[in-house]
Amino acid sequence: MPAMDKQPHLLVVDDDREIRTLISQFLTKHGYRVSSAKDGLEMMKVLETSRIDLIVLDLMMPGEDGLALCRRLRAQPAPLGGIPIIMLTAMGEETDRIVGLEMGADDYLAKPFNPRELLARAKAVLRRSTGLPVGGSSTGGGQAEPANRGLTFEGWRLDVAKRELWSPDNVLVQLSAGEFDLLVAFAEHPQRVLNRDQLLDLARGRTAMPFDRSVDVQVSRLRRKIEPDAKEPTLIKTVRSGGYIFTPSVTRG
Amino acid sequence: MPAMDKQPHLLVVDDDREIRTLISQFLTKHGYRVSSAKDGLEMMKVLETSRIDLIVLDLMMPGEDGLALCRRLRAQPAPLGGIPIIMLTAMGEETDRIVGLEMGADDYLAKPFNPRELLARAKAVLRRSTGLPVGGSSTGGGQAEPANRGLTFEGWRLDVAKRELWSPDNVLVQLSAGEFDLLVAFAEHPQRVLNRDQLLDLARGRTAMPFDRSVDVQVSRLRRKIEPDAKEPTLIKTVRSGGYIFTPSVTRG
DNA sequence: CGCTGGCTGTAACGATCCGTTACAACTATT
DNA sequence: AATAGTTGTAACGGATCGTTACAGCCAGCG
Repeated sequence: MPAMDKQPHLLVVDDDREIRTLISQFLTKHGYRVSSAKDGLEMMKVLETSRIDLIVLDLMMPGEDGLALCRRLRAQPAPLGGIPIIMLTAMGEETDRIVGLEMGADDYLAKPFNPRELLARAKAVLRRSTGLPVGGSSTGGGQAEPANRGLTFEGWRLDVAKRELWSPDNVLVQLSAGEFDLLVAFAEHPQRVLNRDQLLDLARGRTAMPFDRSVDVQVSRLRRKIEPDAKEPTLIKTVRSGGYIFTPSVTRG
Repeated sequence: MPAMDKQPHLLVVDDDREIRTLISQFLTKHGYRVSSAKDGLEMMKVLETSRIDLIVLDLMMPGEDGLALCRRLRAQPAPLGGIPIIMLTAMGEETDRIVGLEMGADDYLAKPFNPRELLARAKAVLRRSTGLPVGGSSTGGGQAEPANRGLTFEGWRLDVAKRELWSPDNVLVQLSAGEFDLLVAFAEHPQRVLNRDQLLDLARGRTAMPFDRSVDVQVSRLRRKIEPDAKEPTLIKTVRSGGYIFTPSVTRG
């Protein structure tokens, strides 16, 4: 198998539960992994613990509407700010489109819409964002995002672009691809308990099977390389029946 | 033309009224003067009465399409023939892009596109066209292509036009055609994981067969020529189960 | 025509990585 | 202390990757 594309993880944000499940089921049936959220709060919650590839966002919502959410998202640093967005608009509103696109959405769709249409747009946007944009990412617009450069914690430096980890005494530490992805997942969500499902999603883009212990083993291997004393972990702590927590405070750049 | 402190005047040519007004309003909102035309006839009318700085031209149009218009424009004498053109193409048409650029377009953009992207391209093209002495560059002779100039990274210089690679200590490195194309693919998409399908598509224009390992071998051969230590790659890193990533930051020109 | 040399795809082998399993150690509850 | 649930890690084996070897292809040339 050359490169098994892990199926993209979409997030549907709509206040109408019916529409939400309708879209979710349809997209799931077509091979995507789908989460959903009923408002901005839920959306942020999901975004904080899952690696989302595309957001389908309703424009009109009570409370903070899609436009505001879109704007807020785009203001976020690299991992979040770059997520492609398809905006769902009430039909016929020409200005919606303009404003929506201006806000940084990658595409829009007028309600009511044909699900197949959504599927096609999603495919197109994903293709552009992960496939072959000429310069940078689809919406990131300009050049290399400085926020993507690296993460530092407790003297360690994690260069995400170069996929390198430098120890406090400036030694390049060899990590396997899996160990590196896991550490990035941790460092991008510090000081919060992450369960095994979330870690698997963030680091591998897959969901856990029953009796899946792979995270534990990978954590063990990672600890051996970055913990001063693997018997007494200080960076990655175990939370019994909860998962793991990355304790240092992390700064970007 | 001396420096113009006036707002640049753009011309949008598209048969779809909706798209036309969408683009026009967006560009207007960002400080440009915008005219629009629904076909070649209208376009010519505008060109005869306004000094247009940049044309945004749809490729697919009923009647005389964008390609033909582009060719005809380029054949015009100095004032008209030199106007920069950004071509809008239906997405996914790799050949459109090539043909479009070959026809003398200065840049292209795949539909559906993010207006911000168009804005960025427009700015870039305008900067180039007003910065350089416009002169009487002929159609094919104009280099125009943004990526054609060259790419530099970590002291290396990749001259795409001459198909030459110069090492940091200014030695011409011999690459085979395949190695060169692969390196260009990498350098045009730095700091992002590219899987084998994408690399094959970008460098060879074909899709992967099952058990296709040709990319691996080509990467290996390329590493031997550009990595200081092929055992410890720093430029082209492997991402297990993901593909490869080109780590340096690349600058054009 | 065949010979030659360069390029590229495929096969094969060894090395590394990682998911799984098994079991020991640990924790909380009774 | 006994028990059940949870976690850490060694070990095994399948999957993935780097590299070499080799064969097919093509262009140039005699």
